[in-house]
Amino acid sequence: MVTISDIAAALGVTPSTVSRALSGSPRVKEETRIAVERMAAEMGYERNIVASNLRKGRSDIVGIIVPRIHRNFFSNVIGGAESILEAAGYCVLICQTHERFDAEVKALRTLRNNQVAGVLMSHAIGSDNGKHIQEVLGDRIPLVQFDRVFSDLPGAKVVSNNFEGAYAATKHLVEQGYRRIGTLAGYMNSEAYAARLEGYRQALRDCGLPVDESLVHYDTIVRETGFDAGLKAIEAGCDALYSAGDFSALGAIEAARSKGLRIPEEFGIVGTANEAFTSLMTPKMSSLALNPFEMGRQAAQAFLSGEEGTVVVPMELKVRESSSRNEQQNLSTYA
Amino acid sequence: MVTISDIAAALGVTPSTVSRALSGSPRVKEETRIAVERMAAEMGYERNIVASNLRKGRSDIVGIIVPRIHRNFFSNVIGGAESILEAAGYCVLICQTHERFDAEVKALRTLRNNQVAGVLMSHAIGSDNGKHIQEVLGDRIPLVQFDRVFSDLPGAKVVSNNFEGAYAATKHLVEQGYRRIGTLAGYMNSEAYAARLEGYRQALRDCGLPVDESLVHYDTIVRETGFDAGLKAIEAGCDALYSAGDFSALGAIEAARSKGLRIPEEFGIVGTANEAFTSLMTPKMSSLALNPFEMGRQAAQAFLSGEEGTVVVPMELKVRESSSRNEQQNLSTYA
DNA sequence: TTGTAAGCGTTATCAT
DNA sequence: ATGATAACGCTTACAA
Repeated sequence: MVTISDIAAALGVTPSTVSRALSGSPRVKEETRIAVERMAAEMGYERNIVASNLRKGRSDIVGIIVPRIHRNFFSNVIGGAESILEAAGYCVLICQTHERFDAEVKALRTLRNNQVAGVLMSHAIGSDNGKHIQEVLGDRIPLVQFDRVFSDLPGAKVVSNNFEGAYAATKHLVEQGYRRIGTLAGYMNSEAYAARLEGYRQALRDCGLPVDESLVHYDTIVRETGFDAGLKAIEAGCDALYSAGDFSALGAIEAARSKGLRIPEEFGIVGTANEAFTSLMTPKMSSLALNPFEMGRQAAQAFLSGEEGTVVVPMELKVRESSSRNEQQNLSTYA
Repeated sequence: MVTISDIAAALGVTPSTVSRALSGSPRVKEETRIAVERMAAEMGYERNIVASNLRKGRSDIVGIIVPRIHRNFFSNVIGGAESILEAAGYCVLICQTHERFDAEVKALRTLRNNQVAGVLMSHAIGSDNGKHIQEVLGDRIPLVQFDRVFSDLPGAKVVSNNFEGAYAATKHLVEQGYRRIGTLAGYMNSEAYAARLEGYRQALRDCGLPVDESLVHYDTIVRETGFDAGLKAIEAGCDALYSAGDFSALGAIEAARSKGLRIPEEFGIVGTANEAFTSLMTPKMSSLALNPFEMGRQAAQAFLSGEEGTVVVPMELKVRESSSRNEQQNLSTYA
């Protein structure tokens, strides 16, 4: 492996000069810089990042921690963040927590011990406050939270307008004529889900419908639990559900089918996240779309700029067949 | 930040002893080890991995390079590899190439410059030989290729039995009574696709059907191009397609629909990869499933063991509605 | 069993 | 504009 000392020796200068030339310091003669660069290329030099990091006390790695990379939402956030960070000369270390608290702590330690320049993260469902995050990261490593955030932690945050989104989704169901609307609310230790639940409630109130707490189903974020909650909702007389997740909404659709209910005529559903399958299944599922790529971009930008505010990225309701009793709205094929 | 020297000072020993104690060397008295460990915990010591890596000339990071993390296949490979590597004390650095050659080279350099302990990768469609891989990695960094492999590169490989899988898929179409079967073959610079094409051809031959090269559509791996190729296939009189990818198969289904063909009665389709949407859409799409989690495990294990052979992970044909003219086979709901 | 000392490759602080 | 020197925190011969 060729080092700056090798280049220095070959050129009859010192390592310091080579280092300066290579890192674009202004304190080096133009002609020396050119000579160094040529020699470096010729000898096939590549900077030893590990050594550089040790000396500088930080690396060019930005860590991203997500519950699961295969979720459309998270892989798109990563894509958005990558697009910004790569252009800024960083590389990205991705960790999955699989929604487990211990895996999250381990990921944080790994990143910290690798001296990452910063951490972008969306916490696991299993963790209900951010103490461990602050403890591991300290105040040397900048943190940007996205989607699932602990608002009492310092640092930048990127969130969706969950309240408004869920409000719009619920109101849409009311406008389609559904009258007993339940919700698959998700985990209340995540502020995103709590905000969606509030949006759901407020929409019902504003539409003059009663808010029946027995129609709120917590912890129903995956397909299987969505199925069970769907059954219960149907027994309780629901004619529609707003689900804070798409997979749980899918489960609920399967529950409605198993009870012989026609969708959307007898049972309406709106999910959340706009997973790819929602527009491919039959009936096409309505979903409250997040804007993950943009959230990733914003998170990366917040890291780069060091600004600590909260960025709100708007959601968009995709109305499809599962909630459209109204003929006209069934026409779009791809939406 | 507390270092081994701080611990050493606090205990009245030297840094070497602390280092040895902490890294589990046998050359240290049991009682010293205990004292060191207690003091380390008390002072909140965490090993500086960067310094350790510099000294040792390698890191505990294993790089994984994939075309796109959001593809079900790749995210599951990553999951499988992670499950093994994490248990062995490694952490995982994930890079996406977005199928671009230049991004692949950049990812390789990034990993090499970060002194990763090894690289697991599936090359981008855009690269048609492995020269750049070998050039960047040299022979110091072990390479394990999976799924898309260059067989002339040294190192371990993990592949599917693509020939046999495509053979089974094609034969299945013949058995369902389809007689003019085309294929969306994919990119021939990937050996995986080339093997699938051969399996398709051999199945036709073995079934006594002609192999018509005009029914082979290359470079048709995404939804849009699958749609176009589907149209062409239909015009050429095809009554079925074996597609080397699921997204292109989806496009072909949309093409058949746009021509008013009923599926599977008038047009049959089998895709490849068993993406999540295949079992959620209508009609449910038959697909030749890969076994990505197992491939990831095998790739990680190959890295750990250092064995350089080729591991073959079997594929499994999931017969669903899109290729079942046969009533009985339509019954399964989830499969 | 422990201490000594050198060095991994880079960069920052001096001085020249 | 360049050189000398030290240091980042850790590991590992070698010596004791």
